[in-house]
Amino acid sequence: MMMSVVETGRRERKKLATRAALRQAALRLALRDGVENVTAERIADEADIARRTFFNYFSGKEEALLATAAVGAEAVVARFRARPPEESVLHALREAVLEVMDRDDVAGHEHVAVLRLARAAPSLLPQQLSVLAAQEKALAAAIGSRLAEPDDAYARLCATVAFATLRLTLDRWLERSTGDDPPPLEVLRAEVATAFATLAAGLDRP
Amino acid sequence: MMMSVVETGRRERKKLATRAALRQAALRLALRDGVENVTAERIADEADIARRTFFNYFSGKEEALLATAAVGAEAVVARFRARPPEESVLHALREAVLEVMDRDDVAGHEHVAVLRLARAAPSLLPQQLSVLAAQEKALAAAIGSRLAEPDDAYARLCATVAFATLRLTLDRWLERSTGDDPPPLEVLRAEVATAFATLAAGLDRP
DNA sequence: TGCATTCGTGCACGGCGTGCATCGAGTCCG
DNA sequence: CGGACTCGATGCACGCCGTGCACGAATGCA
Repeated sequence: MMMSVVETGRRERKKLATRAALRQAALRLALRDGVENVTAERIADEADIARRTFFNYFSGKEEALLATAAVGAEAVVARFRARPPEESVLHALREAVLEVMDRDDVAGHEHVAVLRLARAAPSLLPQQLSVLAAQEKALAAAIGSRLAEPDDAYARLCATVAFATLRLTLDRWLERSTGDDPPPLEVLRAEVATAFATLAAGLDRP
Repeated sequence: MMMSVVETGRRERKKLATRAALRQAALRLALRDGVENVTAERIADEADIARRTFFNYFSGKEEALLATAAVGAEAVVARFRARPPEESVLHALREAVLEVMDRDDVAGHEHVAVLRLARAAPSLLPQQLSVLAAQEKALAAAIGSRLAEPDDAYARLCATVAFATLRLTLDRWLERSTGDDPPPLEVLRAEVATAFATLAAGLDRP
C-alpha cells in the first residue's frame, strides 16, 4: 500500500479519467438543465457510467459539482506554500489568491461557472462551505510551518479568516454580474486587495 | 397577513410548542442513540407527531438538531444590536458574544450539547455552517446600521470574519474537552477576547 | 353559529446512499 | 507465459428522505 501521489498504472489513470468524466458530466448537466434537475442517475448516464459507480466517487451530486471548486481552493493553498518565506502571512495569502485568479484557463472558467451555480442554488451552499472548511486545515498547517515560533491559534485564525474573506469577496463580485457573465477580473483583484488590506490594518472601527 | 413577531393566538402557541417538541426530541434521540441512528421517523415518533408534520417544520434531521444552535447565533446578533452605539464594532461584538456565553441556562447547555454533537458528526457540519452563513446577513445589516457612513463591504467583512472567528474559537474550546464535559467557561472567555484582540490589532505577521 | 383559514395527517412516488455479491480487467510473480 | 491475486465496475435490494396532494379537524372571525 503506497501513499505515493504519482500512481503510475493503467488502473490509476482510468480512475482519474472516470472521476473527471463524472465531474464534467455533472457540470454540463447543471448548466444545461439547471441544478435542481440534476440527479445522480442522470450524471451517471451522461458519463456512461453506472449509478452505483458514481457513488463510489462522490457522496452525491453536490460533491460532484463542487469538486471543481475544491480544486481551486487547493490551488490557493499550494500557491501559498510556494511563496517566499520572507513575505508576511497576509501578503503571501493575497498573492496566492491573485495568482490562482490570474490563471485564465479552462479550469478557472469552470470554477467560476460552479460558483455562479452555487450562488443561485441554495442546496449547494452547505457543500460549498464544507469544501472551504476542509481546506482550512491544510491552510492552517501551511501557515503554521511558516511562522518563526509555532502558534496554532493564530495559524487557524488566519486560515479561517482568509477563506471566509475570499468567499465573501467572490460572492460580492458575482453579485455584480450584469446579464450572464461576471464583472472583469480587475474588479475582483481590487476587491481582494482592499479586503486583505483591511484585515492587515486592523478590522475594528469606532 | 400580519408579520408581527408576537402572534397571540392559540394556533401560534401550538405551533411553537410543536416546533420545540420536535427540536427537543431530536436532541434527546441524538444524545441517547447517536446522531447516525436518528431518523425523521424516530424524531416524529419520539414527539408523538406524524412524520409528514415533522417535514412541515424542518427540512431534515440536521436542521432540527441545529435549530438549537441557530437560536444562539441569533442571540448574538440581538445582543449586538443592544450594545451602546459609542462602542467600536469589534468591542460591541466581543461583548455580545460574552453576554450570550454568560447565560448559564438550559438553552445554553443544550447549545453546547449540540455543538459537541456537531464536532463528532461530520454530517452536521454543512448545516452548521449554513446556520452561521444565514445569520451573517442579519449581523452585517446590524453592523451597517451602526456605522457613521454606510460601508457594505466593511460591514459584511466584519460579520463574516466575526462568525468565522466565533466558530473557530468554539471549536478549539470543545477540542480541549477532557472526558465528557467541556473546559471551564473562563477559558472560552479568554480565547474569545484574544481572538478579537488579534483581529483588532491587525492579523498580519512577518 | 356558520364560514374561511390553516394545520395535522396519510398516501404515494421518485430520488438517495449503501451493503453485498459478482464479474472482469489490471497487476504481480514464478 | 500463465495462474493467482487485487481492485474497480456493476446490478440488486433495501430503508430512508423530502414533497405534492387531498382530506378532515382545529382554530379564528364575523
